[in-house]
Amino acid sequence: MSARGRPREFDLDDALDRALPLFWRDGYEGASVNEIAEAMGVSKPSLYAAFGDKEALYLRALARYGELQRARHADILDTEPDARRAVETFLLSVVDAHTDPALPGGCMVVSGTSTCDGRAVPESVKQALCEALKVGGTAIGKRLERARREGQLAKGVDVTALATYFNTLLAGLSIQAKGQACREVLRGVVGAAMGAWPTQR
Amino acid sequence: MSARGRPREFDLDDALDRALPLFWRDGYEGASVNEIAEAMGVSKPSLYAAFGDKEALYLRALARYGELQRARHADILDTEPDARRAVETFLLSVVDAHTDPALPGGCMVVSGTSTCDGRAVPESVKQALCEALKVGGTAIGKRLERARREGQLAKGVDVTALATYFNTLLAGLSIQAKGQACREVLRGVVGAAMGAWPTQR
DNA sequence: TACATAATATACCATTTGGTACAGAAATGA
DNA sequence: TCATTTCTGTACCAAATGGTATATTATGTA
Repeated sequence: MSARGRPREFDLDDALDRALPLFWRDGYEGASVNEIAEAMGVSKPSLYAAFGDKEALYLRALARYGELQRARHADILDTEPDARRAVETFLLSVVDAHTDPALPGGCMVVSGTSTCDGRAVPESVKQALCEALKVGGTAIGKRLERARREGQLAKGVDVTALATYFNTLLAGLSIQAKGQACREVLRGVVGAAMGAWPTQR
Repeated sequence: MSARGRPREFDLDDALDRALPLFWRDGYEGASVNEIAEAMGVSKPSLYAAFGDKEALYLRALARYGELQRARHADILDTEPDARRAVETFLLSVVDAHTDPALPGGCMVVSGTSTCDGRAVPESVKQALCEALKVGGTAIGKRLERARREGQLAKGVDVTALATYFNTLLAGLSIQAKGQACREVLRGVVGAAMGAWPTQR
């Protein structure tokens, strides 16, 4: 029942996890297949046999990145019962991730979006990035709708606009993290940003 | 009194203005010297003789970009007497620029910062981008300090944090513009973001 | 006119890019 | 055992990268 020919000598998911930080840090064009293969500890033909081409590899790495982010931040929004605190804690959690010295700085999606107009960037990558750029906003939007149902937000509040606002702020925080802003400063930004939470009146 | 040898057959500033949108759209690594020379209508050796190398050319283009942005948006902050309206109008003006179909999308500095970790990006470029990333914040910060002097902001307000907040939002708006967000949506984001303006009490 | 200076165009350089041809090696099924 | 299948490493490909050697052309100065 196992595969027919010679078995692969490396783990696919493991290899993907080694490719991820390179795409994360350097973007689609900036990360070269040679260095990725080296980071994987795998020869280039093996890489191509396993993943297809650079485009497919990037898309898988991007999907993997999404999983990791969801695993790290998703339940914060759901767990905290107070909506405002939930959003603020979520933003602070992302700030911590963006400034984690053990990770490439900032958000892979935000960094990738900045260079998705490049000549060598396939259309599929561009579209995937544009889609991924919205997931934070939809996650926050769902939490805001729940808050409105639970009476924590006034009925007149434009939930979509507010969610897009927070998502836009997240993108800005990623850029600031890339631009060497330190964690405390970004925490202060989150504090100021929460001032935009609609007042209950 | 004129130059000694054969005169240059193209205008330096004009050539720079033709290089600018390429660096703006594709970043330092993404824009190739070949296509820049072609856009300039100039042979590559002439380009190198005039500007030195890619690094020097990018730094000049970045400085030129700064001039253009200042010329386009700077006096908005000073002209409008009401500080809150001044900042909001400023943000909206930048949104218009980021979504101007006649220009590359977003902000050159923000886009450049996303890729400044690339191997081929010189340290000088990285530093210049990190510096340039702050200018919006300092401009807003000065306006906020004036507002506090004029009693439009409470004395207790952390002006620096608030300015950094608005600057972070600007970076996020640039990313959203690159990610195909339309102008109306970004205007809505600005509206929501202004909710963070400190209440006078 | 002649020299020095500087810009020009062609043609080239080494290096790196994404991607692959090919031959050998390791597994399964018969 | 033997053929089939599939992975692995070496060595390579054409194209593009940033940058330049060289020879020529156009100017100002003497």
